[in-house]
Parts: sequence; C-alpha cells; structure tokens
Amino acid sequence: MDKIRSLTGMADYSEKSEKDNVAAKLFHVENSLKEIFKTFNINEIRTPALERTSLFQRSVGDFSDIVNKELYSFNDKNDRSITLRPEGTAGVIRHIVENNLESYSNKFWYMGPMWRYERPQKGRYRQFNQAGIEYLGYEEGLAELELISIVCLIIEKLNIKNSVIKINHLGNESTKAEFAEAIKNYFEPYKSSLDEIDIDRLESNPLRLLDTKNKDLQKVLRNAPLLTDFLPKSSIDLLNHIKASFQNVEIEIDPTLVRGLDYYNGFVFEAISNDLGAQSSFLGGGRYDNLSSQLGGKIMNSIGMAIGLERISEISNIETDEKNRASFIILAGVDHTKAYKMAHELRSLNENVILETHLHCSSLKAELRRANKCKSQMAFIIGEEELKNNKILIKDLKNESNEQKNVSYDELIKIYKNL
RNA sequence: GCGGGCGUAGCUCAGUUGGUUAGAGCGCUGGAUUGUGGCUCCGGAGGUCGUGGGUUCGAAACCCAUCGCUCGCCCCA
Repeated sequence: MDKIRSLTGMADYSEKSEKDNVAAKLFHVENSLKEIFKTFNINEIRTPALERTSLFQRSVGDFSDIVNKELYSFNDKNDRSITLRPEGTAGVIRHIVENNLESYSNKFWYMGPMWRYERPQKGRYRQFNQAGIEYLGYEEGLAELELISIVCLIIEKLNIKNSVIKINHLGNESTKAEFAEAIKNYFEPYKSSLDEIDIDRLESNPLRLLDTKNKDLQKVLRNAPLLTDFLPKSSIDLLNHIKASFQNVEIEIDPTLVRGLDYYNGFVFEAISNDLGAQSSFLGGGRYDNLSSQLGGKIMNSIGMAIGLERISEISNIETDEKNRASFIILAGVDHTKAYKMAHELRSLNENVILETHLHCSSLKAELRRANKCKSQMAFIIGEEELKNNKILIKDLKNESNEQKNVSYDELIKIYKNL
C-alpha cells in the first residue's frame, strides 16, 4: 500500500519533530503574541476558514494575484463557489457588515491558518498561519500610532534582530488618482519595453509598479514621479510623526512601498528582515477605509495588519522558559494503579513542575535513561521494594550527582510542593 | 504558471571511470552493572537506493518520464 502524504506546501507542526524545533518556536511565538494583544485590550475574533468566493473577489480584489491565481476555491454540494480564506481581514469585515456593527469601534485580533495556491518556497507555504489585528471604526491618526507601537513591541519582545519597519502613505482618493495618472504618463514612452503583466498593471493598478524587483524596471523608475510629491501635508506629517515616536526599532519612510491587496488606502507599512531569504517581509498592513462599503456595509474607517507566523518564528530569538522537570518511574512488577495514584496527586500540588510519567514499566536502567533524555532534574522511583516499605526513592539527576534517598509519601509531598 | 538544485537507514550524509553481499556518524534498542541515567566499550534492529521504463554482461551511479522536496521568479505574511 502506498503511504498517504500531506499535500504540497502543507506541513505538520509537531513539537517533538527532530528537524530543529520550528513547531515549538511557532507555538511559543503564538503565545507571546496573544500576551501582547491582551496588554492592549484587543479582543479575539474567530471567523470560518471557508467563505463564499465572492467575499474575497470583492475585498482582496479581482486585480490582485491572490484572487486571480492563488485562491483555493471549489464548489460545495450545493454547487456554491466557496474558498478557503487567503487572508483574515475579509472575514472580520464580513462579520461586522453582516451584524450591522459599523458604527461601533472595535479592536480585534485573530490567529489561524490561511491558504494560497502558490509554489512553495522558503517562508511561503500553501497552508500558513497568520495572526492579525483589525482596528475598526478608528480615523487616521492615533490608530496608526498604536499599530506601529504594537509592531515595535512585538519586535522587541520576540527579540528580532536586523529588522526595519517601512512606512508610506498612499494619499487620499484625489492625490492617489493624480499620482496614478502621473505614473501612467511617465511610463508611456517605455511601454514597449514592459512585459504583458506590467502593461496590464499600468492600467489596473499603476502603483504596483513601484515596488518591482525587476532590475530594468527599477532603472526606469529612478526618474519617475515620487508619491511623496503628491501627498497632502497631513499625510507627510503623519509619517514623520510616527517615525519620530519610536526609538528602539528602525523605522524608514519608503515612498515605493505599496501593498498588493487592492483594499488598502492611506497609511501602509511593512516590516522586513534580511534573515528570511527572498520572502523578507514578515508583517504588513495598512488602512482600508472603503472595505466595509465594498462589502455592502456602511463606511467604517479602519486599519489593520497581518503577521506571518512561520516567518516571524524563524527570526525570533526567544528562549523557552524551562519549568522544573521531574520523572515519575514505575518499575516492572508493581501495582500500577496504586503507584499511579501518587503521580496523579502530586500533579495537583505544584503546577510549576513538569512531571513526566514514564509508562513503560521496564528496567530501572531503561527508565533512568528515558528520564535523562527528557531532561528531568530528579526521578521519583517506585519498585517492589519501595511499595513493600511504603517508601519512594528520590534520585537527583542533575549532572554527575548520584544522591538518592528513600522517603515516605508524606515527605515526598513536602519536597514536591517546594520544587 | 515559469526556472535552478536535490531525492541512498528515523536524521545528516559518503558511495571512486558503471563492477561481487550498499556504508559512516547521530538516533533507536539490548548488554557490560540481577534495581541505578549521563561518559566509555561491545552487540542488534532498521534500505523495494523516490517511482516507472530504457541503455548494459552488469545501474544507487548513465538516459527518458513521473512524483516529491528545496531554492528562486511572479506575488504576498
């Protein structure tokens, strides 16, 4: 029989896996992020992984690559087109619009898997995890400041080195249109040298040309009109204000930063690290004031961001805080239930101890090896002798120490409580 | 969707111009020590050489196809 494999680009995350410890790191990062969100009093929201395909067409945008070629879409048994969410914002806004909550202010966070049908590479998988924050019903200004404040805190708490936060402003509707027109005019003489995709993009979303990695195009862009020259003073003030507000993390105003999801307007940002390979950005977001109305709701000024959990885990340098570890060893030939009852009681006495119960009931040597392997600092051993004398053997496993002593169950409880 | 690299033990990898029974380290497991871990020594298990076809007296090696992984392009977190 053939073995069944996981799907391309979809990984298992097991804390126990030998391959470094990406899973352990991922889980730990998830916990740290939740702690940070809590300190800002942001509420959790969970929306379904499956949504109607039209939700993403109308939010993420028909012109975006995500919708054009990366959607995991299929028809359900009722022949409706449904899609595994490629990102988290659309579902949250759908929730707001569906329940007529546009006039309330809300701060939400979410965390979970997303799906995009792409060729996998470093830092990019078909199923990947994102955490996100949405500030709903907040006008431009303090909300921008607070999101960047969160980003800075994340970078500090996760001890991320060599990262830069890039910020930019896409302007308001009229300056955005003016600038788009200027870009179109500028590229007119170069049109013959552009490839098909870029020609299409020039029509549909000319700002996307700015952040190209194409070297030739970058050369052409050197003398192109600058977004900064079209921005209203308020936008430039905001960028400078944010840049000046945070000292411990590098913040750079990057006039070429534009974002791929069509719903962004106004302030946009992205954090990058050179330690990630080609997919250097590990977090990004921006303002999306028009999204709720695009989904049939009322206007709701909002800003949000998404964090790539696999990517941010890779560059985080947090230490896992080790609790006390101990091993509870039941040897061959003893009454299991009587012995195990003790382990059960011990656990309720001190929750700072990780008590591993080795359930093999084999030789003392084998059990001590297991205890050593799982880094236990001490072992509680129950064999026939101990059971007969109502004692437990406590053995110190730290380094070369060979100390051990027989104690009564009551004495063990006292020792365990103080570990 | 396009391009590069790679598939040999659970993991990391050797394997000579194509030549007999495919190896090492780590890990796992047992023993040296009747109930005492780490260090040391000795033993054991574990392989359709990704899969299918071809060339050849002979293929892990060469050719073709296919699947998978990986890195990049595009794009995004």
